Amino acid sequence: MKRPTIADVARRAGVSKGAVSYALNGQRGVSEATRQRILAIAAEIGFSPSSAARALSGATAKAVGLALCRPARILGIEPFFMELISGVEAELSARSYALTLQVVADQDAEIAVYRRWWAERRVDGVFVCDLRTDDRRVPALEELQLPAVVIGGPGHTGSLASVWSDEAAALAETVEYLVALGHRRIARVGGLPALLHTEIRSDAFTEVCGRLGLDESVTVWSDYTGEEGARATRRLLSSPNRPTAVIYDNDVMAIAGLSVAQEMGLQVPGDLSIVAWDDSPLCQLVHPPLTALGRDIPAYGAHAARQLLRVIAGEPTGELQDETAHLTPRGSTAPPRVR
Amino acid sequence: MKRPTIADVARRAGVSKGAVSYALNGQRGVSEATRQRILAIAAEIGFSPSSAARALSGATAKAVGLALCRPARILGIEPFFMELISGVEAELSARSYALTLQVVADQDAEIAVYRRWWAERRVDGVFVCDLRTDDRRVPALEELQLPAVVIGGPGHTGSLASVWSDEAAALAETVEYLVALGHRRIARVGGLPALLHTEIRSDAFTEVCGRLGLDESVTVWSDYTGEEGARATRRLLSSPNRPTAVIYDNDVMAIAGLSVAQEMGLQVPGDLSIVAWDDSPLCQLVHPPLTALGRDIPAYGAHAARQLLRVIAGEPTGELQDETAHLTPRGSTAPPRVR
DNA sequence: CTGAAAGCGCTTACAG
DNA sequence: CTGAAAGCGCTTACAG
Repeated sequence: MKRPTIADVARRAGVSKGAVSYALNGQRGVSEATRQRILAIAAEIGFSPSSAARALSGATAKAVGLALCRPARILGIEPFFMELISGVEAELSARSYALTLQVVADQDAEIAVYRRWWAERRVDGVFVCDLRTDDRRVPALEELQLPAVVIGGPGHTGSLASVWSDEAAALAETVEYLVALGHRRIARVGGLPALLHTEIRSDAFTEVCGRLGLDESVTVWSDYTGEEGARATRRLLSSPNRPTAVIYDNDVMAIAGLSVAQEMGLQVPGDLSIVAWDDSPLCQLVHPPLTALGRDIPAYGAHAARQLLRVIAGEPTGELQDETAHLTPRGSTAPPRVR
Repeated sequence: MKRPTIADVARRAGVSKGAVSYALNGQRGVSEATRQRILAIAAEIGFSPSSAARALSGATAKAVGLALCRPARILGIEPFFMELISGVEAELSARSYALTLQVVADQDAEIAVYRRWWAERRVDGVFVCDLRTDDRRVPALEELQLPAVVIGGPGHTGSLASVWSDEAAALAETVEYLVALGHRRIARVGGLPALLHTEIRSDAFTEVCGRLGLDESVTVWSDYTGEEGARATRRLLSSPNRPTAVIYDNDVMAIAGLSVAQEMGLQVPGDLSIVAWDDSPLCQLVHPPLTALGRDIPAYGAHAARQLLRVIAGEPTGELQDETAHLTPRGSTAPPRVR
């Protein structure tokens, strides 16, 4: 099957190729009647302009890129990324933008991918995930002047646009809720410490525990996997003064923690309350269902996409604050049983 | 920052643009010494050929497409797709191919995306997931002559290449294992019945149950979500002659089923044995850990990618059989307790 | 409102 | 082995 070109449409419509181009791109230069006739013919013969030709003649590539820097086993198990991607995608495809995905091994590889995408003119802009406190990707993108939106923050984004959510506030709300239930010994199983949002949560945890006088609070580090979450939980629950409540930095670790508690003969929530950070459907699959901090991740992705298209269009942008995660109490939290 | 072009490299190297092109593409027409010099200069000034210009001059787009037709909540919760994508991606990026992702609402939208990608010359080929028994995408792709690899089968793939795994054999192995443990009343919670692989599993289940004389076996349908898996489980466990073992078509439903059993006061595996089809890390997070049917999904994706690149290169291909899922017994299966 | 033409940055026969 | 040139299919000033 031969692909139709703009010349085919022009011939059928009895106009020049330029006129077809104007009609398709909504530019002035053709009468409304002609425009409608051209659009009808294009639809009829199944014409879409070659993305290559369009990109080459100075227009945009109509594609944006997302590089993911996590190993397969973690990417797969966390619903976060797939939900984010589906939100990003919904917004992009509504504007006829394609999403190019690449999995990378580390920050250097990711920067190399950005350079290549830029040199190849393959994408008009990129999303940056998993922001670190001292992130080399930010200056690299600034240097390339490749439009970008950082998914994360606040701060540490240089001159790049960003979308972020107030994790410090969400964490404080959670701790205050647990304290209101009567908990005093609260532990937190944190994610990868090199990530900015982990640091933000840690600082907030320290701050709120200090403010409320919870001097037995403790944070242990993990890597978001179930195995590490289970190990961290075993360590916490084996200590002489074990916590009565644990906050986990993702849902997978929380589920692993629940399992460990049950295996050690502890009642949840009687002996131990559990809060999961990401509220995915997984949290409602287990028994008891997990109290969780959640927000609309597909919407977050859609907002990031809208922000990126704005940057690409040269419109003024900045840091966009998204909704703060809210706590949904379920069966895994209760007042601590007196011992 | 100005993007370097092939002319910049040619000028620096003191050769023609043609020579640079030959050198970069590994074609004959330049001496080895010149080729090395050209490659060094290209690397030095950060030159990568414009993907648009390359695609326009008849070469390939160096991109392939994957359209996903599942709602966000299901995409997110199933590790399968993200693992598949990461395997696909690993193979593609090793050959400098980009992956274009699009989420679509239904089969018609998916076919429209294929037509557009084809007309735009945006991709050199596509992956087809979630094959149906009477799939309209197959004839549509044949008509477009767009290179494609179906991830699924066997059969129903028309003239398209495919990769598949023997699900019937895996199911039979599972049922035989449960029977060997002493189970006679075995139920199955199936996925969406419109999908070919669900039908293959169902036919195999009927066949093996007939062969082994399990006349109380039953299949109920679900949609892969935890809620539906839980509902199906409640129905099964409330029946007078409840099954002593249940096979779930995915891990999420199996976990939901485990939770329902526990909530109904049944011991797993004493009162009920549970087998999950996809063996993701989730299966090991719960208590007891789930006996599961698993295989290497990233490798499956990598094989599909290799197959697609082969089709694009015009090499002979066909149906490629991948490894059969194998059963990993864990704590959720045991001989049925005598009642 | 329309047509003719240059140009985007490559690839690839073609002639030397 | 190398150079000059056509051509891929668009977009966009420019002249009418």
